[in-house]
Amino acid sequence: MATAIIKNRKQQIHLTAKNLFRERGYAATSMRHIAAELGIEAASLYSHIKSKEEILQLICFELAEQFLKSSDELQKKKLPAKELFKQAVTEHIRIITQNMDSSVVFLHEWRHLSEPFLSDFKLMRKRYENFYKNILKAGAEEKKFQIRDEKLTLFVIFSAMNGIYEWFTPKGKLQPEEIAEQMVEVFLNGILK
Amino acid sequence: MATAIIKNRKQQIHLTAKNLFRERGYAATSMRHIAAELGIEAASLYSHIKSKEEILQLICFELAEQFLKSSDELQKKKLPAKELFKQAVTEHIRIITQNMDSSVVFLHEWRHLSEPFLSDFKLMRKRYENFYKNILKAGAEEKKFQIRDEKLTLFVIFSAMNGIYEWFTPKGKLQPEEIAEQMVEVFLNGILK
DNA sequence: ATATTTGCCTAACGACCGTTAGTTAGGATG
DNA sequence: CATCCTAACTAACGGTCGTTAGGCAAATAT
Repeated sequence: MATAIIKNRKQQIHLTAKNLFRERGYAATSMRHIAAELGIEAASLYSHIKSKEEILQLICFELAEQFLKSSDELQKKKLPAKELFKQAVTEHIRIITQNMDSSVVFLHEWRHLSEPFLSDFKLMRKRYENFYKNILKAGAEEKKFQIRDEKLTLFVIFSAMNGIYEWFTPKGKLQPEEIAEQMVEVFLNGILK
Repeated sequence: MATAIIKNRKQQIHLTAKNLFRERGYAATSMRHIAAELGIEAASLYSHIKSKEEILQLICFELAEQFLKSSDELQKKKLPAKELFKQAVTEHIRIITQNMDSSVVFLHEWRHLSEPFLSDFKLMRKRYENFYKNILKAGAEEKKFQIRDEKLTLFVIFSAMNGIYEWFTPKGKLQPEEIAEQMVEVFLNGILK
């Protein structure tokens, strides 16, 4: 079937784009560059995709949906705050480490989205942040967490998790599950003996 | 004196560039855009600066030197690990919050530097990371810190500090000193009650 | 066997890129 | 007053950008 070939090529394009967008940034990556990586001409890309930005949109929203989906599923479990927190961090880190290229693009290149996609994206991110904010709130109400400034704490946690791409290598000795476990340990108990 | 006017204009250009590089990224910011912000033509910028990259170099290395200078001065103090750690975090956060635009460029746009500047920059960053790594090492030797994976811990701390630009506003209620204090508290003791 | 679809090609579009050359008005300096 | 210097200008350079149009050969469908 022909559709299979097309789909494959489309996937190849997205994969290559993800990789280049991550390495050089969206703005500094040209269609000719993506094409060259695949051994074809830039114009040929347009048999498979609509535009450069469409690729960016797909990357950003695909990942946003993964984050939101996993948070929705965790919500349903009705766990105590501490346990929910552990599982949320583990899930977030799983998604990031399983989608390294996409994650970097998701984190830093979303600003090149045009409207209305930009606004939609920001909204989804806000929703996801609120999921975490509510975990912190619940933990404080359960008298399990001690939080002086909610926003600060929230962003310490997000920044640490989202910064994983700076040092993680899939072939290193530290695997996602253990990263999650150790990060949770730092977040909950700190590094003091 | 004429030099004063030149210097001023040069500073204006750098200031505008910092701001635009932060907001749109280096690659997506054109010389014409910088010029327009100042009400002049793109070609006129070249009376004051050598090239677009020169601006980026100045931003990146200026900040790198600030970080290294502050770490050198802290080294000299011969403090116990925990106290050194506190002061290092406070200094880092002071520099970041005092140079918000530069910081974002420093953190994300350095990859557009050409050689040999790129290699120089990476070396300086490595030196600074080692300063922090040694604090963690010292703390572990003093049996004050409990660190399972040094690299993970290091990057949790760096990511949290460097992510401040995502939420900090100079006019907000949380000021640099207090951010530092609260972050140190999270790093050392975590959020568990 | 014929007709259609696919995946690529070449050529080109107008727009914008960083940068250089040469000029000019106006203020500072002698 | 004559000279120099500055900071801007206009014009233009070669190049690259994302994208479109139209064609062509091979694969697929009828």
